[in-house]
Amino acid sequence: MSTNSGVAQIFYAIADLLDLQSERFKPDAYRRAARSIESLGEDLRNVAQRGALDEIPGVGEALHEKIGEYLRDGRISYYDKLQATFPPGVLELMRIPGIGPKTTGRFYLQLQIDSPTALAHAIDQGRLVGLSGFGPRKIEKLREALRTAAAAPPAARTPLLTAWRLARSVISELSSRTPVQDITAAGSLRRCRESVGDLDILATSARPPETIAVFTGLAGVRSILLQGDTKATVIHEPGIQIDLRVVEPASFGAALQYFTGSKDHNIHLRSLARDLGLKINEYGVLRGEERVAGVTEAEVYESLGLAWIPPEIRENQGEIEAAQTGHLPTLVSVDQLRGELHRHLPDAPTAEWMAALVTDARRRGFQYLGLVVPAARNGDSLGRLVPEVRRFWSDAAPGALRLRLGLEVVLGGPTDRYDPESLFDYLIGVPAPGPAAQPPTPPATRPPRRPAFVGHLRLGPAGGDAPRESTGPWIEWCATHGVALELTPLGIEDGLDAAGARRAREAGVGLVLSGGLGDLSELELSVGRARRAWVSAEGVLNSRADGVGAAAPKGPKRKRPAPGAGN
DNA sequence: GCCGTTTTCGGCCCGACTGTTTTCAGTCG
Repeated sequence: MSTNSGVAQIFYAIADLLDLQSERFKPDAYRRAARSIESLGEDLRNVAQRGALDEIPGVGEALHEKIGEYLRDGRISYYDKLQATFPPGVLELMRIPGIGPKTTGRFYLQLQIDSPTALAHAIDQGRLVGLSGFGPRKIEKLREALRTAAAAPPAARTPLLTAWRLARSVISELSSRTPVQDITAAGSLRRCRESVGDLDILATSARPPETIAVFTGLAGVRSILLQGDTKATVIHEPGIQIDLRVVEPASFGAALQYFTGSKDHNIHLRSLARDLGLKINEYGVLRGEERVAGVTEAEVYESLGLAWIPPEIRENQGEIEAAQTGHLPTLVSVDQLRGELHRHLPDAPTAEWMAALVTDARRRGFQYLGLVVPAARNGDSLGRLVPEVRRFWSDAAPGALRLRLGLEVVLGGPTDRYDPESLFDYLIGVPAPGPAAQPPTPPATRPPRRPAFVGHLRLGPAGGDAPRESTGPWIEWCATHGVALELTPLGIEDGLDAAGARRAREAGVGLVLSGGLGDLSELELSVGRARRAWVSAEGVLNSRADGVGAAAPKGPKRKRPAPGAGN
């Protein structure tokens, strides 16, 4: 676990414990700070070294001190003290869906119930009967929730790519089977976080109840948690929670803004609104009774005197101030990509495969497509493959679309001696096999050509956050050698995550945005990660007309700017 | 516990849904 997640986890736990003590505002303060720290994109140790802990939104004097203690001692004594006031099972009790701090507190204080197991026993013994606020239905719900929690431990967050594919299929089902007008994913999926807790889908519909009913009846729905006229929540295979909300067209923009978050971004916006005598909710921006905005998101921001803020950077990390002063960055967008540079050739490519790919690439207005093979295929096989690929390519009638051929070489390994000059347009460096891949030291044994970029970094599991100490050496190596780094739909499992992309940008390292194994539409996720990192088209190799090749990527900056600079 | 270009004290986002209520509390996002 990284330092940042370590501190965030403790702050969340402190918040829960304070909730149990019926503290009114501290729990939210701890959670706000925890969320801030999680989305920081920089190691707390670095922040502390720069003396900038106070600049983290939600961290004041007291939390500054506690973070310092954690960095120094690896623990926070305030947390240890709080923990001692409740048996450990009590916190588990509070994590059961439907049981909040109030209920947990009553169970513990009135009935000495101190764990989920103890609660199950109490229900069996009928000890909840007669407790005010606990009728038969509620007791049955508790029993059910305990069973579910025991059977399936709390769902882990879902990696972005998995969530994105599921959202796409649900949206397509609802669009074809119910009278929806607008429908889109909101929440952390729209913000392109590395992992998604649950899916938020937002729609307008001519007949909302019908759309809700089709949704809760979808084939993959495992259970329905709640179902009303305008919203429903289900658990969908393989255990992902999906929320659907149906709103009026007049409120669609306000609802999209509201449900996209982040929470801290929204809280900041609402306090701006209050200062302007306005009120924001999911139905619109209101001045008294009058609705002054709500149809589009842009309108909502405009009513607060702000330019529209791209969803990927709505983290309350300075984007609102940037929008106020007209300093929002122009982020790279999917339609600025001129091509893809890392599309693997299948073992036995066919004319049909090539034709489909060319059609897809042309539809996207691409100017080039980089087809790639690993150098592990020996020279003879490459010698036969390449002419065949070129033949399929011209048969597919690519028009203005140019073919580029890339060769994957293992950095520091024997294959980077291979001379591909005659067959390939560029090299992709990949780390030697192994889990904790490190850049080659000393730097590669003079490859025939410098790789254009480094791909297939495997720094952690999808949806996780990479230990920052494993990303750092790669960014430095790439900065030193003038080599770019890759982002893919898989995130940290196969390239940089958004936090890594941000550090790469700050170090002057170029980025390559790739589509992975799925169809080209999945490029959207690599673009989204780059946008989260405040990257503009200039920092992206495949937004340039030449892509890679003749024009080498810009060399490293001599001095690494302070993190946070250049925003 | 944080925060402030009306504030260093007095605020702290807001609504849907549920189960239990006869007007609401708790939970959730």
